[in-house]
Amino acid sequence: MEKYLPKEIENKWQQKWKNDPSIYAADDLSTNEKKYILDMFPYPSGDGLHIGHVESYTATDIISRYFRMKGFNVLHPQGWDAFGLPAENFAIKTGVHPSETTKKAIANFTKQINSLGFSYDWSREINTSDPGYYKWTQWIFLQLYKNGFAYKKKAKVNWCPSCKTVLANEQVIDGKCERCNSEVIQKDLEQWFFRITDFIENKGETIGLLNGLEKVDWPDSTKAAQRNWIGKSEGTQFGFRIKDSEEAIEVYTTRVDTAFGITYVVVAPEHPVISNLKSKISNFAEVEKYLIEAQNKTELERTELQKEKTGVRLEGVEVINPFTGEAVPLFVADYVLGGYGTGAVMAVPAHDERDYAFAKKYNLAIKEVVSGGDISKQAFTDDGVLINSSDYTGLDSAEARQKMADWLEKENVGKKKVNYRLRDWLVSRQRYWGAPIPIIYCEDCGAVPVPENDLPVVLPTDVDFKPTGESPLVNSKTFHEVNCPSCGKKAKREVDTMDTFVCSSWYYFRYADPKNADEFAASEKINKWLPVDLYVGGAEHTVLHLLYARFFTKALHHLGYLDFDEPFSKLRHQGIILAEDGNKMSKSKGNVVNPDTVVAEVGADVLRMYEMFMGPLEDMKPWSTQGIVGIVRFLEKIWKLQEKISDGQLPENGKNKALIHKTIKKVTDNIESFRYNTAISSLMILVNAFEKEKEIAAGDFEALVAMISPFAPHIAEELWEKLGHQTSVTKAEWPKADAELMKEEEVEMVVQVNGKVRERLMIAPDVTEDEAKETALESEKVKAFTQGKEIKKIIFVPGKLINIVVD
RNA sequence: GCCCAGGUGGUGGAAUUGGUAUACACGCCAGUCUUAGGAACUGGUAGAGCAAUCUGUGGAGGUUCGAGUCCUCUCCUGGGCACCA
Repeated sequence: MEKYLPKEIENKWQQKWKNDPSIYAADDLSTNEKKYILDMFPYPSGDGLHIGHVESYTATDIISRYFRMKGFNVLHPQGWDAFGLPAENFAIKTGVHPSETTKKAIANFTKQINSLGFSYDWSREINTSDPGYYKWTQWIFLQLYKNGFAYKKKAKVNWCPSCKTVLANEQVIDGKCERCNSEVIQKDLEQWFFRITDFIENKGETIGLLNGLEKVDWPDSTKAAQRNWIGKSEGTQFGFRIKDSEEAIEVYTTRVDTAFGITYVVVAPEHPVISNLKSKISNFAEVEKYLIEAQNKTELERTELQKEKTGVRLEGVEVINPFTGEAVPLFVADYVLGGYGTGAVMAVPAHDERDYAFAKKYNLAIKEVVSGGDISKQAFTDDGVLINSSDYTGLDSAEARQKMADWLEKENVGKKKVNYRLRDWLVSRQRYWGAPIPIIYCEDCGAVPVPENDLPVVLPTDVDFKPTGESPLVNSKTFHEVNCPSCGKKAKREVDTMDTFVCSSWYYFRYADPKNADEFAASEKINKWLPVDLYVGGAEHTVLHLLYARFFTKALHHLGYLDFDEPFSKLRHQGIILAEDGNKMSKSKGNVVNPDTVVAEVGADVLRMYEMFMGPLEDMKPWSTQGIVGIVRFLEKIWKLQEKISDGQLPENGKNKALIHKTIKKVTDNIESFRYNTAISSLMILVNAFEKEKEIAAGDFEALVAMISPFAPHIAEELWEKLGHQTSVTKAEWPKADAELMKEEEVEMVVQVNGKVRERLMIAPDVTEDEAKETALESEKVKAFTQGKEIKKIIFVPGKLINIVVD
C-alpha cells in the first residue's frame, strides 16, 4: 500500500473543490432546514493568517460540514473587513495605495484559507471596501440619519494624537488608544454619532440591548461584559436650590437614603453652573485656575490620581438640601464626572468612600445617618438602618430610598431616574481608508443627505495620505467640492469617513444576498437565512463589534427591514492559543507559529485536527509542537487501516459493533455541543480498537471515514474515493447511532463497601439488585470488608455500581 | 472595589442527573524488531509502601451510603468594568 502523503492528497482535493464550488454552496431555493454558520470576517492584514484564525475557522468548518451531511441547507460564507488603519498607515510610510495593499493581502489570505480546506461558499464573498458594498453602508447611514438615529453634535470626544482621529468610547482601553496604545486626550469637536443609547431598553416591538441578552445563547461572560458596559443604574435625581437664587443644581444618586448625611455638594469642572454663578463666586480666580488644570489633565491622569482628590470651594455660594432645608457648601472637583448623571453629586462622606476621602482632606463635616459602621475609621457604604434622619429614622435603606423618592416626587423637586454608562457611538473618523459619510453641507440648506440615487459616494484616489487631524479627503477637490443636491448651489462634502466598525455591523446580512444592486439585501433572503445560528470569533469584540452589530439589527428591525431583532442566536469564542513558551504570540518575541509552515510540514488535516484536539475551543491553551505528533500518528493509523478492510462477509463482531455505535453517538453529541477535543478522543479509541482487529468490515470503516470527514476532509475524501464512492464524502449521510446495537453483553460493575471501591465484576447489564448483591457478597475481596459486620443498607445503580454499607 | 470564568498527573486535558478520578494524547521508562531513525510495535507510568493497603482534583469545614461535581468560608490565576455617585 502506498504511504500517506498529505501534501499530494490535499492538493488533489483542494483542486477538485475549486473546480466544483457548488458542493459547498448555500441554496437560496432549498426548503431544507437552514443553518447559518458564521466566522467573524478577518481584517486582511499583511501578516497573513494567524494560528488563531485557523482555530475558529476549523471549528465552524467542522459544524458546517457536519450539518451538510445531516441534510441541512448550510450557509457558511467568508469575506473581508477590508477598511482600516494598518493599510492606510502603510500607505503613509510607503506611498502604496491601501487598495493595493488590501488586494494583495486578500489574495494571500484566500490562498491560505484554501490551503486549509475550509468549505466556504465563495460565491458570496464580500469586501467592505468595495463600492458595491459600502454603497449600502452609506445607505444604512442615511436611513439612520433620516430617522434621527444618526446626528452630529459638538462634544468632548476621545482623540488619539498618534492616529490623528477621534475614537469611540469602546476604542479607548485604560485611557489609551485600542490600536496604537497612545494616551488619548479629550477634545471638543463636532462629530457624527449613532443613537445606540436609544436601544438600551425595548423600543416598541424591538427588544432592547439589555433584555435581548436574555434570549440569546451567548457565553455568560460576554453577556455580563455587555451589561457591565451599558452600566444601568437605578437611582434618584433631585434639585438643590442655590441660596438667594431661583436656580437649582440637579444631582443624581443611588443612595437617596443617605440624604440626611449630606454635608456638601460637588459639581464637575465642566458643569455650566460655574460660569452662571461667576458674579457670586468670591474666589473665581482660584476656581478658574482649577478648571484649567482639570481640563489639561488627560483621562489617564484624571483617573490615575484616584486616591488624591482635589477640588475648590465655590466661596459665596451655598445650596439647600431639600430634605433638611439646611444650606451646605458647593465645591468643584474633578472626581465628579461631567459626562455621567447630571455632572453633580450630593456628598455624603459618612457613607461614600470618595466623599469621605475628600471631606477628610478639606476638613468637612461627616454626619452618620446609616448605622452599622464605624465612621471614625472609614465610610460605611452598606445598607443599614437609618439614624439621624427625621421621620425616616428607623427604616432600613431600601425602604427609605422608596419613601424618600416618593416624597421628592410629591414635593415636585425630584424623581426616580435610571442612568446608563453607555454613550452614543461616535462614528466619524478623520482618516482616509473608510466609507465616506454621505452628507453634503450647503450654506443655505445645512446638512443635506446625498440622494440615494447618487450612492455610493466613492472614495477618491487623488489624496495625500499624511494625517493632519483633518480627513485626507479634504485635499481632494474632485471629491470635496460639489453642488447642493437640494438647491444646486456650491457646497462641500463631509470629508470624514466612517469607523470600520460601522462596515462590520451589518456584513452578516449581506451574505444572504451579496450581489444585490437594488437593496442591501432582499428581505425574503435576509429573513430566510438570518438570524445567524452560530457565530464564532474572538472575545476581544465583546463590547465593540458585538454590541454595534446588535444595535444595527435593532435599528433596522425598528425601521421595518428585518423580522428579527437579535442577529446572533448562538455565540462562542475561541480561546487564545499561546506560544509554546506560555506567552502570547507576538512578532517582537519571535514566538509566532505560522500556519503555512505547519501545513507544509504535516498537512492541513493534521493542523486542523490538532488545534481541535488541544482542548476546549474557548479555553486559552499553549501550542505544543511535540503534541502534533499524536495527530500525525492518528491519521497514519487510519490510513493503514485500509489494509484490514475485509472484502468478504465478516461475522458480526458484537463488541466492535457496540463500540462503533457508541462512538457515533459520542461524536455526534460532541460536535453539536462544540466539544471537538473529546469527539476526537473517542475517534481515537475506535481506531485503536480497529487496529487490534485482523479485519474490519467495509461498512464499519466507512462510518469512521464519514465521522472524520468534518475534521480532516482531505484524507476522508481520499479514503472515501478508495472505498469506491463516486461522489464526495460531503454528500454522504452522517452515520446513525443505533441504541440497540450499543448494548454490551457484559458490563463492569463496581462494588463499593462504605463508598470505597473494593471489587470490579463483570455482569450482564440488566441484573437485578438481588442478583448483584449476591454476586458481590461472594467476592473474597468484598468479604474481607464485610465479614462479621451488619449490612445496614445497599445502594444499587443498575448496570454500574453497588455500594454495601456496613457498620 | 464590582462582575464573569477557572484551579485535576511531568504536560495538554477527560469524567450524563452526585456513582470506577486521571479517558485520549504528549512526554518519560522498559522491552521487541531493525538498513540505528525524530520509525513501528508491546508493556508500564498520580504519590507512599515489599505487600495488604493508605493518601490524593488549590485550602478549611459541611451535606451524603457516596463529592472533582452540591453548600459555606478562604486562597490563587485569567478576563471585563471601574472616581459611574
